[in-house]
Amino acid sequence: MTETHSETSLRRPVTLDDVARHAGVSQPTASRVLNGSTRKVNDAFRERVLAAASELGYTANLSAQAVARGSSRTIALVISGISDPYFSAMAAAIMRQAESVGLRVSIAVTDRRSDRELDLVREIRGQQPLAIILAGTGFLAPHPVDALVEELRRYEETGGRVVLVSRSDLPFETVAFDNYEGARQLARGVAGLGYRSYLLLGSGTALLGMQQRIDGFVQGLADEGVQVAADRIIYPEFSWDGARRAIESLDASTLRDVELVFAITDDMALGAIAGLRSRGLSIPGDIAVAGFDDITTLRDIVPSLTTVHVALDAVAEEAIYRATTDDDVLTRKTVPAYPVLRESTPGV
Amino acid sequence: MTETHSETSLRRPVTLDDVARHAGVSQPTASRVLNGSTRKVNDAFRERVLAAASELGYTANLSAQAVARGSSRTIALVISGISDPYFSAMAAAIMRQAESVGLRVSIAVTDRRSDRELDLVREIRGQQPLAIILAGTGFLAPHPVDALVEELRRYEETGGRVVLVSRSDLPFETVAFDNYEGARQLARGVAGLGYRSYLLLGSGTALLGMQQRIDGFVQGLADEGVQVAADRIIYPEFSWDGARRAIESLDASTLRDVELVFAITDDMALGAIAGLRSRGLSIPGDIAVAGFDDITTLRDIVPSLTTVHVALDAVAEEAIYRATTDDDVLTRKTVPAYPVLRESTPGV
DNA sequence: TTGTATGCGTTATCAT
DNA sequence: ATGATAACGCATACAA
Repeated sequence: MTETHSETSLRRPVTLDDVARHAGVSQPTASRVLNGSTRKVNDAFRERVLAAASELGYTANLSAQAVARGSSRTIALVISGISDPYFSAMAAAIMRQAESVGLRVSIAVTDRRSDRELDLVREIRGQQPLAIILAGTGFLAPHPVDALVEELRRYEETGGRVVLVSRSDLPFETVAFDNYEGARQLARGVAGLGYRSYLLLGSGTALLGMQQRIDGFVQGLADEGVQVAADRIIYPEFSWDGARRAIESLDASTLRDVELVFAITDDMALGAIAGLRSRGLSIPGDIAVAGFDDITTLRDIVPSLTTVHVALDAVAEEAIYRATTDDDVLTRKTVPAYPVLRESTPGV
Repeated sequence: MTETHSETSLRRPVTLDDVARHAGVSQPTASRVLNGSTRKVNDAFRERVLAAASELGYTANLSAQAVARGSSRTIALVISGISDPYFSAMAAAIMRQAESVGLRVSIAVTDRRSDRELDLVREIRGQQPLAIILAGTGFLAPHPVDALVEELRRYEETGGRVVLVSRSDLPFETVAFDNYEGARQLARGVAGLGYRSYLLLGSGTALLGMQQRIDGFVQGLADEGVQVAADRIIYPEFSWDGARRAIESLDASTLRDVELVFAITDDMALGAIAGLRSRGLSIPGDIAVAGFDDITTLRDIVPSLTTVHVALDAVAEEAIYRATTDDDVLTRKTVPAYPVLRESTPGV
């Protein structure tokens, strides 16, 4: 009674053997009713096993199952971070989708360090998941991918599937947003509001998807007969702070005739807004701003941000589909993205 | 050459046996050099094993290790969601801390449904983690905890540890923020700015920690000689939208003489701001607002929000410590929280 | 120090 | 339909 809690009867977990013995059946029989798929067990036995399991509080040892089966109903998600609202939304969508098809998901965070990503993939391989999903991440420095690719190839050779989401720096299946078309339509939309003079913020780190957003935006403007000079496309560090600093270090004359700033992500758009405000400019009074991603946690931003909405659920669904099907779908699937015009671009 | 990729030589994963054979040693020897703890292997053998492992691309099967060892270096984190910025920050902190002590962490999301929480805990028990951390979650309805408690007790009986973070609705170790003192100091701070007339937004769902924030705030005001009438403390639904609706349905006379609205979370504070703005009030011109949590992703909110900062890293550290130590630390540890005064409460 | 034998909890293959 | 028995990949007690 006076003994501390954790010292009370440290018994080992209840096993299938315990349940079988308690129910007076063989262990394989217990296995069949509790975890087996094809049901072919006498009802009388079945009930006794279930009763015993419930009474003893049995829970299947997932590790043992994985060893015996040679596979686990788990997919591994590798993501750059989970406190970032964009990636956490992506992770949430993938987890939701995975759960709906009865899959567990383990999350690993790279913190945007490529060496860490390699270590993680190596360790994940030891978990023997059904699939590894590498979700969009921009590394701060160009990274050597050879070792990573080799590791992933080895994983594939043993029956695992590798799916890339919103990134395409590796030679594996990718499901991505239609960055080009989304940005193009956005450009058309804002051009239709009368904006003629633009400043574009790309990514200092070379990232294919991000460049597509720039290219698409430029094309969209061209569609509407608007040209954007090369020096009006700048490539700051790929972050909120990078965008802010880029704006702050712009010379006044350049900024003066800019009507709208387009940043390749909402995050950078917000950094740009911070920079513009620190220079005494008001949004959207003095200058309009648009981003890309449509991060939901930005609903409280004033003015509400014009951006491109990406269908995270659709991407997640596609990713899980590819992670679980054996078909070879080598086509690079893109998921639609469409512009959402809000208060930050009221029109001229 | 024309065969599709996944069909090429679907060989099984490389096992310890393969490595041993390839290195010309016994399997236990390979085990000792690759995964064993106490090193007592001949250098010549050691190198051959390492070379073989590297050449074959060996990765330890974590499930098999878990089965053989009877435990895994994994902790399970149960959290209500990961797209919510508050919880994702909490999850990130816990993962970071866990990683720093060489622990894997598996995340399970409850979506604020208590039945799901029970299912998750049951399944997690099958993963045989070192500890289960249930991180702060407010359920939308009072939930029956008996089954959950029993499940967790069973888990403890087999040597597992249960740690609650920022919640205290279950009879287990809790590490929480000092909600009371944090709110109290915040109240003193804003009272010192001259505010005298308050509206407090609590939680419609009974949550101990949230009520402590109300109580602490009231006490802090009392410390400064400010009384708050009972009808100026309302308990809307515990969400952004709940706060917004509560503000919008307030009668104008009540709202007229309110100088500052305090909400028990930043999330609700933002909902309150949305509600106030929809009524044509400006923040902080017409009315000041303060929250609690200091969510980092709110840096782009204008005006910046006065709130109470909680030391997530300290909480995470404490939680991991409790998850990994065998001591019985039954005291309910609280981690400091301190007010941060910003633009949303400039003073009267 | 190294290898042999055994065990971990489960599933799968066989007889029965 | 059910129950022995052999895997699964790894760790460890024990023997050499």
